[in-house]
Amino acid sequence: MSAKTKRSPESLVDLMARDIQAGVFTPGSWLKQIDLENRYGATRMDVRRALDQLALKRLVRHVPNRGYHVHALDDRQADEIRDVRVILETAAAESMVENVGPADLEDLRRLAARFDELTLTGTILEQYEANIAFHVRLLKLCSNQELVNIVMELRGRGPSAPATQWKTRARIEQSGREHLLMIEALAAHDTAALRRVLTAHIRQTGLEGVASTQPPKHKSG
Amino acid sequence: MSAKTKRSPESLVDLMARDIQAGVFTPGSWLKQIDLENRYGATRMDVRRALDQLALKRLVRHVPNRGYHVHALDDRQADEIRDVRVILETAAAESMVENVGPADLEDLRRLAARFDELTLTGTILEQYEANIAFHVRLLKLCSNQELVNIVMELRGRGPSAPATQWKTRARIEQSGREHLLMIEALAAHDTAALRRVLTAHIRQTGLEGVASTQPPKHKSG
DNA sequence: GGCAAAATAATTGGCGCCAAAATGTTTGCA
DNA sequence: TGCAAACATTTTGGCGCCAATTATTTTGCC
Repeated sequence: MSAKTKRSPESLVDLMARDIQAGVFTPGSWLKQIDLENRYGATRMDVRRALDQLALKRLVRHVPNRGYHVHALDDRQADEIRDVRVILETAAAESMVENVGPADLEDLRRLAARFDELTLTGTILEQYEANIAFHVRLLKLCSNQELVNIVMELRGRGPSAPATQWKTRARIEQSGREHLLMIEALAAHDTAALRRVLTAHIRQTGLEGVASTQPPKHKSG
Repeated sequence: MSAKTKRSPESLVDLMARDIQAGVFTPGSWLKQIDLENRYGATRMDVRRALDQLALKRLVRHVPNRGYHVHALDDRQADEIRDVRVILETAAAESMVENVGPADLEDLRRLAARFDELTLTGTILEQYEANIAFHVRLLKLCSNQELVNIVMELRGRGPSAPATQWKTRARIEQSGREHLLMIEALAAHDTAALRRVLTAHIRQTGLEGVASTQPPKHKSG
């Protein structure tokens, strides 16, 4: 591979996290340090550091004297993380509705339009990035910055890999429609509606049967 | 100091995190690697690893070529983290009430009693541990394990250092009473009451004026 | 005596090497 | 031919040294 891309070691974790998310490494596969060195043009020490940090983030798992392998979370964990996201993002909805302004709506409409555009013309990765951009902008409306950080982290940890997230074109288009519904709810300052859409969007279920005010139930017990 | 205490390098992060929480290192002070080596009887590499992980956890901050210093979070961040804890723990309340059984109540009563006992006879650190033990046991009632993990992590990051947490004996005794109120609410399967107590307990405000059902407001804007 | 600049000391941080452990392969034996 | 043991290869992981950078003290000059 290209010998030296000279990346800032700080962002190597993020880079690897993205690649794991993007499905470059299949879940369960072992991450050999040599390969990572070559792929990212990093030193062995940087790779080890990044691996450790990713293990702390639960994205990879460390087995002493065996190495690191990407952590494939089971259905239960995936459900649980989704539920936590629903809890946090619906809790943030109130703050979002309070803080939203015309400029925010403008931005969001632009980002939603871009996502829809890429539904037709873009690659899966571009769609993924556009979706992230929309949601980051949306989350920034929340005044609680720590909450935003935690949600972003969960988003990275959950089963939001593009490969598994949007299985069908219909699902992608549905996501696009839900983005618009969120903007509508924000514009109308309708917290309950926003919560409903967010819940459906995160759970990727239809909008029917989603209670608006009460916190989400936990499936697994 | 004692040359080799031979700790498992895995837990060094937790150990240091605890010490930071316990106020062994004053906020803002620089953590010299040599001192840490001696104090924990660890190798330089282990210290560096732990430092990096703590930086990722936002417990310490890294300044290149200057070192690491313990990160004193400002009031705003402290408030925000508290708010997130309120959101998550009140959301967990429903699941807790659903899952609680007689054996759980028994355990909780025992742990609460132990906390009260240490109010009189124990050191601050013992009180801290007993408190943690109670809350871990309480959280374990929640079926969502990921939620539990996140709350535990937040608990470690938030301003829950014993030094700042229980300023007065009156405050400690109040905490003990609140523990009992939680158990009562659990026994009565009263989700709303549990939420109320949890909110007051985390915020360390009185029980008056705490809404039971609606999510917490965010102070900082 | 006070300030600036140079020399010294202390600390961080990067890099590479080699031992320990595990995996895969070949060989030997029943 | 199937199984087991020994060998070879690969991979991880620990340790130490030294360069780069920063803090501190000393020295020299005005």
